[in-house]
Amino acid sequence: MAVNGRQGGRPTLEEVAARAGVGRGTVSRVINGSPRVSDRAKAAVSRAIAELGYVPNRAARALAGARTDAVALVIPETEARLFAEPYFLDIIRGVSAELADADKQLLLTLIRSRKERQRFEQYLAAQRVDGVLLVSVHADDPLPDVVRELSIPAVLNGRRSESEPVAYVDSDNVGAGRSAVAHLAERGRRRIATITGPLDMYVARCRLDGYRQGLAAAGLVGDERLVAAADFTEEGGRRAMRDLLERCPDLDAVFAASDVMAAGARVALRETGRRVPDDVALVGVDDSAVARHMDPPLTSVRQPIEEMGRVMARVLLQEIAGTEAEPRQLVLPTELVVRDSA
Amino acid sequence: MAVNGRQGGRPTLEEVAARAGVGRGTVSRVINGSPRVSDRAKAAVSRAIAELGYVPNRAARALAGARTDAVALVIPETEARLFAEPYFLDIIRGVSAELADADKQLLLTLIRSRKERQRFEQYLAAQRVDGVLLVSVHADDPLPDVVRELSIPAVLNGRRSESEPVAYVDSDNVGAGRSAVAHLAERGRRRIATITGPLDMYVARCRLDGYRQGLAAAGLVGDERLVAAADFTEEGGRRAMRDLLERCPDLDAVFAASDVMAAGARVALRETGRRVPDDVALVGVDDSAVARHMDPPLTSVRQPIEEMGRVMARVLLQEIAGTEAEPRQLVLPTELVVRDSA
DNA sequence: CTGGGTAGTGGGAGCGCTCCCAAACTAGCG
DNA sequence: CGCTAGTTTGGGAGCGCTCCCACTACCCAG
Repeated sequence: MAVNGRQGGRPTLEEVAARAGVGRGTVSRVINGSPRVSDRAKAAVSRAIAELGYVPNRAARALAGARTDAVALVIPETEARLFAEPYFLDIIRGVSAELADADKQLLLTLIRSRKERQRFEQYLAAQRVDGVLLVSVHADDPLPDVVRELSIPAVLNGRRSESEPVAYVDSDNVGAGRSAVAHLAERGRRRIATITGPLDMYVARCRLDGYRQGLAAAGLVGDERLVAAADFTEEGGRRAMRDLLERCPDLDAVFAASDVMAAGARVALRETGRRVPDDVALVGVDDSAVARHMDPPLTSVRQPIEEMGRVMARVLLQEIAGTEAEPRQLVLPTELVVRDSA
Repeated sequence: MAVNGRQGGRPTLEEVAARAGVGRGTVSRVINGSPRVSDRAKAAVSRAIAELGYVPNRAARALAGARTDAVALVIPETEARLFAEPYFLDIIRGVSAELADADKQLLLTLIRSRKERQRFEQYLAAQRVDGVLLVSVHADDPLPDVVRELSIPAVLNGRRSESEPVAYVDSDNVGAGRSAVAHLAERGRRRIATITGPLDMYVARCRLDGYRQGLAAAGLVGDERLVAAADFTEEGGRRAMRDLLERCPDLDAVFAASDVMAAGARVALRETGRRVPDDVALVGVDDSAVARHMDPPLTSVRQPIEEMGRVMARVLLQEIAGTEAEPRQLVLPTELVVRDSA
């Protein structure tokens, strides 16, 4: 038994028009919310639509109009393993919520190889999406430029440099470093080290800047030996922590630029018999599940990840619509979540 | 400067045909890999495609043919919070990899409200996807049946009951419980408790069954007081653990049906002064990040999550193609990962 | 040499929409 | 009461593809 309509075929716009006793154009206008329709016609069409259970065929729409009602969210897979993974899920959640409200499709694209990257670029060239959301782009990633050259609206999560030309939504990474250090200094820590992310990523450089600003604000002198670069992985955090302890056995606090690295640092601290927070205080970034489950639970700087997803989607939708009310480049605030590690 | 073609317009199949000196039909045949094309024509068309940088317009394809080359992955949002979240990311990863190989789109749909659910059903009715992947369906979820009624190919992750009619890919949850208990018994534990998931979920009942089978296999007598139901959340695990300790202070091991619940149990154990594993051994399920970061690191039963994603996608693609070589209902093995908690 | 294949091909007829132009109506004004 | 200006409407012309039918070559058996 077909749900409705004859022979299982979905009703078409033409059938709606026939039933409402109007022309195709009028039905189309009603569906697309054009103001140039009389109330009488609008009512008749609405009723016909309801009676027939009509749902517009998107393929036909995409072909006739020049839009697809779909947006791609692109995640370079190399990053996916590095970052705390729930990050992406939260971004997705935010994006999805916002797109659902606008009745747009979310197309998820993980790119993990040259081949897939190429395929995706082809895909873009084929005008298959109305816009693109790019997550965790490296400083040397050409993808945003490719997208721009095709003049497809795009919004980044994070930026590649201070003077990012493409629209982006970022969190206040400098502020994150600053507030972490401020907190540590407040608790009387004086020899505060940091474990950074890979310094070819702008986000990592920002957090390091914040760290330095925090030291300055607290009247502490910087010491380059207290800075160790890692790569956002747990193993990297562990190695960096070992190096730091070797170079500066007197350090009494560490600001790790991610929870995952903090977890690695925690291991190294335990291996060398340091207690947290008694001997060394520890602060991370992300406020992820890892932070809550560490022993002791990790003090961490929270980023509004889901919110970033929402905002990204909103900005993108505006770029697509051509109504750029909101600014195209946004930095969202972060917030220190104090637990037992510092 | 346009990338290629005149006036920035993407080249069409018609233009390819003109350039290759053949008809539209022939080009279409080449693109779709029909065998009924001479090598000469094939070569000419291939060259023309390369020269023009032609990429087929999917909307036109979808409209003309009756397929979309897109597959929806549906995640009911209520679950997203409960399950260890990286789970979904791993599923997505597997699905995405497999779909990319088949050059299909992945459409991600989070459903978090009645409204969104309804919208999605409409969407399905509009024949907007070739198939559907459903993750973490509750026993009473009607969605799989809706999909089947629309005769859209579908594959579930997990099943709703023993006699699931829809195609599914599941992991061996009974085996998971069994091997966890076997391990505990092997280490000399005698009073083994379990914290289950919500028993209206088949996965939870399976793990409980496995637990019972494990006890029997080890020659231990079951004791219903050693069974506490929870809901896959940390807080639930904690509460369940407290109840268990109150009822049976003499228990010496716990099998928690998820890592997250194990983490909750861990808290309750610490609160009551129990050491892990000395006083109480603990085993979880999922082998998630949480497990690795617990103190002590949690012994856990690993499910091949990404692999499940891959297999789901593969089965779905076969259902779509109509070539059902592989069985439609698969159960993948699990594996015990021994750490320090048991 | 003929008839009956069989590979290979071209192109008409749509798929269901949006765009847009011209027709049909309305109202307002001199 | 005719004329202009504005509003509302119908429907033709595509969008770029696939499907499929008809047609041409060519081959082989009779």
